[in-house]
Amino acid sequence: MLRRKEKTPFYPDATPILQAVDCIIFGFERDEIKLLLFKRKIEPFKNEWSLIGSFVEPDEAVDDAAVRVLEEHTGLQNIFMESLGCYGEVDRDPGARVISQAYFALIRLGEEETQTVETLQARWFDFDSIPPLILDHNQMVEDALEKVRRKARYRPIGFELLPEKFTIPQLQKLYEAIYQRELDRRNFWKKIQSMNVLEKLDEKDKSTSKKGAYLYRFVQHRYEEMVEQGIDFVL
Amino acid sequence: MLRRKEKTPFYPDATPILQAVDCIIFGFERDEIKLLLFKRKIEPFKNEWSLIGSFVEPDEAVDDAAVRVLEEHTGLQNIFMESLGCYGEVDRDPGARVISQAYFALIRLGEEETQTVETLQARWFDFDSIPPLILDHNQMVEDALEKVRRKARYRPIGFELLPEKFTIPQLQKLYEAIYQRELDRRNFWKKIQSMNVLEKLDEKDKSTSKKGAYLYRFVQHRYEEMVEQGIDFVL
DNA sequence: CCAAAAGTGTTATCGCTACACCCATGA
DNA sequence: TCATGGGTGTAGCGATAACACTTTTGG
Repeated sequence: MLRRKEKTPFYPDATPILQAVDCIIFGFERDEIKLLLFKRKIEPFKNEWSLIGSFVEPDEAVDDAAVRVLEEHTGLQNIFMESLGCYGEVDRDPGARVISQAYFALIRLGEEETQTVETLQARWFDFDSIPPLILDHNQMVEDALEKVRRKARYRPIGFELLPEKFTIPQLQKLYEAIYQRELDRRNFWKKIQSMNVLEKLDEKDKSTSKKGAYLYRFVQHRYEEMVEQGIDFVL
Repeated sequence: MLRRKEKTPFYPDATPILQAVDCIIFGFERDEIKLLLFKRKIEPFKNEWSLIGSFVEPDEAVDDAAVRVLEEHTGLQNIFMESLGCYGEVDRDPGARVISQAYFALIRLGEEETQTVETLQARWFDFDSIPPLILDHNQMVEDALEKVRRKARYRPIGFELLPEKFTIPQLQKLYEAIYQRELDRRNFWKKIQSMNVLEKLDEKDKSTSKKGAYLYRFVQHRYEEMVEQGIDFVL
């Protein structure tokens, strides 16, 4: 393992650069996709709105740094997270030359999470009221949202934003929020049923209608079987 | 501008890390997609097969480093290049802790390029004969190929691999190489014609048949008009 | 004149879209 | 009983896939 400031015989002419990770955190609540932002704790730009981030430690993989950052700031583990891309302009951070690797995470919002996370210096924002962020973080958010929109159509990442048990109308609301347009109830139903990736439960959710809607669960292995059969997931 | 080893008042506790870029270079020749590899010039692993790469300079954007690397090794400019992703495991390079940002590039292969590039320590490889590469470079190549395959279907990146003037059968051969399956001549024809992104020239290429095939040119602005009209590019 | 690749049209099928109707139930 | 959201079926249309025929020309 390499230690800080230890010299190695190789690459003597190369200059090390500060490496950061930043994490774009999406949630879904009351038919809206939300973004979790934090008040920055260090200078420069202390107390301004920002994504969460951290520098990559010398003995830590970049992916691991992203996971660590998310856990440190939200207490959440086993969250869906994926690389978004590298932000490497020379002057992007006036504090120093910093290269940032951006990640986006999708969080299931229950009542607890909403509370917990907002305890200190953090807040969920609707997309039409995102404040100016530090550095190139607004750009990162825009890029992340576009990536989620494109990806949700062909990969079952939407389920990461819903609680484990959800109703079909809830799922539809989510996709309507992602695509920013209304979908036809019946066609959506047929589509999702035809893929056979949901398990119907015996419970009903009566919070939004008198009749009540059946709860479902996403079944990962059914999705994998579907892919193996060469059937495409498209929603 | 920041200089090497210059101290800044911010982020005193963070440890800088070496940042590299590596470039996966694809070409297309005689109905095959090829990969350009180089003999590594520095230790460790000197003289083994490798992607081209370089460390990112402190006053250089990461994207710019990728462009520089490509030009330094091939002499080519204005090449299609896109970010692939970050490779950031701690022990990926035994020479030092190095984080690499991978890029893939698509090159038009004419006779000149084939010659020029092969002058020193470089060679085009078919995919069934790629040698073991240093570090995680085999993984990068695999990831890049998958990304190109997925992307080619919805974006007109295939044209980057063809000479400026090409025939429809040539284009089809390219897509067959990308997708690894045969396509129907007539359906391919209809599809590409219906999108109206090609300009038919008065010349014919007689190298592959007695009858000869008309040459075409990809017209960028027609593609953009198509996108504006909400029509999808799909091949 | 024939082999071999280029160029074009026609039909069947599948998936998506649009739309209409019944169900369950709390107020 | 009625208003509201849940659950299901069907007909039309457009895109794709499968497939057959004509054209050109060097040998």
